[in-house]
Amino acid sequence: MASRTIENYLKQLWLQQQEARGKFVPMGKLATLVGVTAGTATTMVKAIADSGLAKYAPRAGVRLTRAGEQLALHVLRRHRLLELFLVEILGIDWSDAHAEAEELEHVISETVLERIDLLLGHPSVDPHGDPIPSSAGKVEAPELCSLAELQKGNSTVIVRIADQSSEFLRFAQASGLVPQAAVVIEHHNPQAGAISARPDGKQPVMLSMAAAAKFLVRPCAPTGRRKK
Amino acid sequence: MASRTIENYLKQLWLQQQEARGKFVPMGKLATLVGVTAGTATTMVKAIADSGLAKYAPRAGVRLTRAGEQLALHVLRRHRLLELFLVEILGIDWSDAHAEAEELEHVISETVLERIDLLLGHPSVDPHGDPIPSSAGKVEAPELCSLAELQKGNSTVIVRIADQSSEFLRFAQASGLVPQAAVVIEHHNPQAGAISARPDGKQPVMLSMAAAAKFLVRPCAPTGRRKK
DNA sequence: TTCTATACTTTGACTATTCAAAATCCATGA
DNA sequence: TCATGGATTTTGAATAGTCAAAGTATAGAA
Repeated sequence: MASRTIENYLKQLWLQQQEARGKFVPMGKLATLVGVTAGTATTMVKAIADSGLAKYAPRAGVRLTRAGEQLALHVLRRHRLLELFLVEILGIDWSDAHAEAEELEHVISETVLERIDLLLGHPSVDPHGDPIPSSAGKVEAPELCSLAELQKGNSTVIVRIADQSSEFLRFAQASGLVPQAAVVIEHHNPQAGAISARPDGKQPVMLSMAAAAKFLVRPCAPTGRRKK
Repeated sequence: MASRTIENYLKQLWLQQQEARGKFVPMGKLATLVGVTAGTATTMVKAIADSGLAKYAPRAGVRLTRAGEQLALHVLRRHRLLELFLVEILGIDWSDAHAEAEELEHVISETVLERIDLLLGHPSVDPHGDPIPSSAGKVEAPELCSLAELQKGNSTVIVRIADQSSEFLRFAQASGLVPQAAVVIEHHNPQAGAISARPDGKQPVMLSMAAAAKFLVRPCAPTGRRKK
């Protein structure tokens, strides 16, 4: 079994590969994601590559092999099921669940995990709307667009939040910008680099384009319009 | 914070000290409990003693300081609450809960632990009847006697099982000798070194004195007798 | 008192993971 | 073509925990 250190490297690698499909992840990037120095990342990656979980190209970066991806997805499954469990069953704060799950994901047994999965009714997404890989290591990754891509007057539903930091999640929750929430774009000013979004039944929220891009929504290009 | 390794040493030390109150725990004993060689135990104990959590007397053994006891009790609280949680909430098998909790006890946060405590209704004993230390690090340790000390015809109630091994627990469960179960001593033969105990509504079970000693009961010396 | 079995301690070595700092590579712009 | 700067790799060293094997202490037996 992979050590918890290696599990972390694999998980971060997988997440990063989603951003830039198929590309090699540069060492510096991986190092900051895992929270170690670049030298450490190089050493570990070489070891991981030796065990067949990744392909390492010096000065180019790393990429997971199929075996590495599978392992990463198992870790991610544990992580996301735990997050949902912590929020739903234990009532842990949404913004803290990520950090808690980060620890638990490396020690939870398969037995306990399947119990949790059962208790939650075999859920397909975690509290941030991120898909939970199946126990066979499959994830469905629907194409989504973000709040930043919508026009004034568009209405949509948030399905996913692409930032796990507790500060951002606290802000999102306080604003009412949570998964399942319906929102309307009230203003859209590309020149100013900001939009204003109004969650159903809440005050409008100002968002920079960078912040807006973290809210993934559906439908992407709404056909049904609604008066603003 | 103490590492998970040190937490394990402290926990085993505390448990062992309960057996022989106040005495120093010999190195060999500690080593087997923790599952390392004697040399390793000596090295670790010296480090633990240096950090003020235990007193180490070369060739005599170790004893926890007050600070060490407190830390040990916090670990034990985590362990026992987790065991109960695994059994009650997740439906994990009684006999497996111990091993699962063994891992989780070192990574669970205070926040999650208090949630679990709340969810379980601030329980006072774990699934084996072992008392759960309070968050302030207090345990009440009632004087109990064992099935081995009772006479033929005595009836009593099992309150605690002093063996965490899953084999023994599986046997106990299969026989009906679980906490809260009422039992009657049907035969008692010190010469043969065995007794026969009948759990309410079950078949009588043969027990060696060693096995019988693992079932702690109340009342100790029943005043109310009952026909056999 | 002396010997010895047994438990305990010491020593040297190994693995996994990490960092800091020095060395190296390489795309870029002059 | 050549010097640079930034990213990357290498190197040397440190920490935590572990084992095997060699050395040591001591309670009893003789």
